[in-house]
Amino acid sequence: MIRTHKKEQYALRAMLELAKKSGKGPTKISEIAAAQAIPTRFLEVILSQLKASGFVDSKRGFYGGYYLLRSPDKITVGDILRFMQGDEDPAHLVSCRSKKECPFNCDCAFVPMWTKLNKAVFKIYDETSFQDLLNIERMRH
Amino acid sequence: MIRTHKKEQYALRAMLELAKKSGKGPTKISEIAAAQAIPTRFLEVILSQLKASGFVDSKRGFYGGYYLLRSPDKITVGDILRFMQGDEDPAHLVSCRSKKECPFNCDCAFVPMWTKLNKAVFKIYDETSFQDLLNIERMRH
DNA sequence: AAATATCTCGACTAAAATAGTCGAGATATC
DNA sequence: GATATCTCGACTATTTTAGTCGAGATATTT
Repeated sequence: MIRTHKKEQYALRAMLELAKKSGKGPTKISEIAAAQAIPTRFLEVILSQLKASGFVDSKRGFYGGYYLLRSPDKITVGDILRFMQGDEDPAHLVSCRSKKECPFNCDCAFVPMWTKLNKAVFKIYDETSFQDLLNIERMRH
Repeated sequence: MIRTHKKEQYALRAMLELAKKSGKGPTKISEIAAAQAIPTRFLEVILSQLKASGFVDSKRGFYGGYYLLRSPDKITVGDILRFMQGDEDPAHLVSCRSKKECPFNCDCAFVPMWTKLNKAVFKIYDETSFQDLLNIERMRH
């Protein structure tokens, strides 16, 4: 009913992998792909998109790869998902995407519910930093 | 990123329409379709699916149509969405749908977040009855 | 009983979104 | 200069969602 796309999950997992290597220089796409079970060439697309977010940067050549531009506690899941979703109206992320499409001009009995939902969902996303995720992973293993 | 499908929205809107007519005998598919701007033949499919939920029933013939089997305050959005989504694992509605698909066997750092998300989302769905929606609509007009 | 209105059922098609691939070029290091 | 890596844009494949259709069953009216 409601689900995240693979592309978004790959983006999150790639960021987690970069968070793990944070401060250790660039990580190659191929390494990230292997570690996180992501199709390499698809990951190329995703990471090069993510550069525009300002959270990661890259370097070419022999010791090239991707790396974070901020520490993992300064980047949240919300940051990444908001960015990955691009140009859609950020006020209508869950349903009733645009007034044009909606036969009721987004003015129906369901609107308050969708609004609440959006807030609840993004509250959770925004409260989850990649440092939090790293901590969870460390606690488990 | 996260959004409900049209089919689910149609199902909710159809239920809202039936809630409006609750206690007034069956409502025809064509009427519901017109009132809620839903393609008629698609709505046929949706309503006949919804019969299996136990919340609505139907009658054929001249005075036929669909009607609710409970009062609108006894049916929630959660009831309908949970049903419409069918056979998927209800514990993994948002992400990491099945352990088979997940390369990490649904045991990764993100799981707690997805779990929280599910709970938050369904809390809202389950707290919204069709009576609530009717009340909202009446307040507005 | 015949005519008509409505739901019913399953298969079918169309459209859109997502997922993934590819080749050739740019840049950095050895 | 050779090699490893990211870069860019276009391309294709796959899956999911959305929507349609015709023929049959049932209920009401006349």
